[in-house]
Amino acid sequence: MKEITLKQIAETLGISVTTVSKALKGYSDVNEKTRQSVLDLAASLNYTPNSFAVNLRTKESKTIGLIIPELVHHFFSNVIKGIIEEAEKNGYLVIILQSNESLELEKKQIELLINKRVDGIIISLSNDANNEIYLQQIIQREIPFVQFDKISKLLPSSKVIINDQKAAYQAVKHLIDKGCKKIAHIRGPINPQNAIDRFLGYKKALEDHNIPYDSSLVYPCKNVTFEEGKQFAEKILNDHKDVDGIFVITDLVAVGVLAHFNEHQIKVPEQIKIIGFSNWFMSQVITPKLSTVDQPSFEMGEQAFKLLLEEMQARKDFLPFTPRTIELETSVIERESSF
Amino acid sequence: MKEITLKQIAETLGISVTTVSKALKGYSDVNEKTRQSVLDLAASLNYTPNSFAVNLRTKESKTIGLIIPELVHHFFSNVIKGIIEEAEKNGYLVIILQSNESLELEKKQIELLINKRVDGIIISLSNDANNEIYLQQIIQREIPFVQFDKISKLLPSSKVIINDQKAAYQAVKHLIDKGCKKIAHIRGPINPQNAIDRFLGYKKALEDHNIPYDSSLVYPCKNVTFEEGKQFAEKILNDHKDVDGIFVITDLVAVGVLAHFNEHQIKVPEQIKIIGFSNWFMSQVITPKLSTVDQPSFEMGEQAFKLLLEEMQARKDFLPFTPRTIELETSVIERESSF
DNA sequence: ATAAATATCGAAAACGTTTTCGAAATTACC
DNA sequence: GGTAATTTCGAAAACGTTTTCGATATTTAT
Repeated sequence: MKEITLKQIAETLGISVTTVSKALKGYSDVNEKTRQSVLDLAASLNYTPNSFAVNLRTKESKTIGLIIPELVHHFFSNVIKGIIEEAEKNGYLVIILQSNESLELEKKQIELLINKRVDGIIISLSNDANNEIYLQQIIQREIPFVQFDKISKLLPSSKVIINDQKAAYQAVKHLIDKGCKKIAHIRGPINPQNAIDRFLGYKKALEDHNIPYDSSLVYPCKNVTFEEGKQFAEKILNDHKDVDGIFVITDLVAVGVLAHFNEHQIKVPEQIKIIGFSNWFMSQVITPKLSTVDQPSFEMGEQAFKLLLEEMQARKDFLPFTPRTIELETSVIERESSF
Repeated sequence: MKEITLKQIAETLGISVTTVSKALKGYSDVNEKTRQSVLDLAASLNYTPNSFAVNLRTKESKTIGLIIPELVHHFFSNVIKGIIEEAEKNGYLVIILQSNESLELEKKQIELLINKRVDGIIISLSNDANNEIYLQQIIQREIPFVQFDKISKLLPSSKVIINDQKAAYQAVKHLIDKGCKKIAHIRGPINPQNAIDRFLGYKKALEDHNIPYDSSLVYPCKNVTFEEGKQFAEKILNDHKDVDGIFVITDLVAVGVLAHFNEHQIKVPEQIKIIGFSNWFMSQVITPKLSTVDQPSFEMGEQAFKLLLEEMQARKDFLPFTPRTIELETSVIERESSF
């Protein structure tokens, strides 16, 4: 059960390791006959190059690292799927780590990946991360690097994002078009850029349609959970009897809101209309079906890898590389919760 | 921006590479003073060993491979989370691949992982896989190997499973206890062991409670989707007017059944009671809330890695290793759909 | 004092591959 | 026939680490 090496093939064939290597890699300076014999023997022995040695020699591992805040999450698992598939097509494997929204872990994991010498890193930041030094380090070390979804604008890297502000604007405009006059917003945590942008889109939509902005109508999530949705639903009902629309940071929370309203016989959409964000699968199976903003998650993953690949290629060829940002389109999906 | 190596440290300190390496690895045959100076310099230079070289030298990569049929899946993403966290605790990283239920891909991916020389492989098989030769190859090559959930019983490896037959039995018994007399079963595809076992559990529960088994009440899924649930719901209503209970292979499909019933004013649970399997998150947020069988997915991931670690350790120490099978407990969760 | 034990170091081999460069052998050309 | 061009090969270095083993130098025991 010994591993097959170039040396063994060379010895049985009575030629040098160099020639064996060249034959396998299709170099032109090896006789057709010897090449055939090498190829045949290699195939019959089921030879595969020792990737540890190849890595050391070529200084690349054909492996990339991916850090996300949470794995069990409809949006993120779709992005992951996009990244993995695109990576596999191009001969790369993907190591996945999840930060659990912890800055500390995120930092450790980046160092882990750097020490593993992955060829590139794709990341969606945890809520509190921004322009941290351990992130800058990735760029200083010239490791190909792409951010997606939850990004730090300050960090000069390639990015794949949606226009959160515009998407939120459209969602709120949709509620306004449906007749809502007093719209609450359950927003994400204070820090992440996309929570901020969605909030700004909400505000702008109100202003553009002559609805006064009222900060007491904005409820910030801490953990962005189903339970928080239920709690805020109750709170909104207590605070403002006349709210007739809610724009929620993400579907998971919106489903919590719906659950509370269902339990307390609040009619959706008659009494209050609701729109979520991200188009989670469950949104189309609950009652009433949840209106939402569709976000191309799988495609986001594909694009993220493609950008990373561009940068990895450029680095290998010692070409200059300028980070690019790709902005993907979103669309409002109207369902029962905002009829 | 050059990489720091042992050689550089050795040269600046005027000592040999050997001593530097020993100092960093805590060998006893290096003077306390020299050790300190090495440690200091290494720290100030931010030295990290080149993992490519370490891999080559130690013949291990501290990386494992994981192959699953589908990433965007509540059960699987929880298992993955369990595996990744447990692996990280023990200094291992995880490469994830998804087979998309394709035998062809699964085969390719296993070869990919073997060529990458991962230290071990964890797999949940695609539906059609069984005792394929490329799976046996893993064992022949003595690569530590654990199967979970969708396993091949014939393959002599460690396994983490639930007792699908028993769990299904309990689910169906629950429906019987609630008064169901004619229970249909939407089962999984023909091949995978757990679909077979759940079917057998269904059959046995009927027999033990003097309900005649009727094969026309069993509907096999092809792709195990939401849409199939809707289609089978319609079919069941057409075929058997008096069905009063349905045991569904998994929650996703059961939610499809519920959706169809909701649209056609079939009262659940009054007219027909439903129980699913796996306790997907969405089951507790739909109307009516879906009864189901809880399956400890995160724990399954943890245990799978622990088993793999056992085997990896044993191999490293040239100890004999006998595969183990861990069976985790399940429990029926009663919700509105079977009141 | 000498012999024996211990402490400290480094040369060298090894892991398996890739690539450069020059040598040898063959062919082509005039 | 001799020279030049082309084919075909392999020695050797390199990637960076780990570990064995022997060589000094130092200390302890007698």
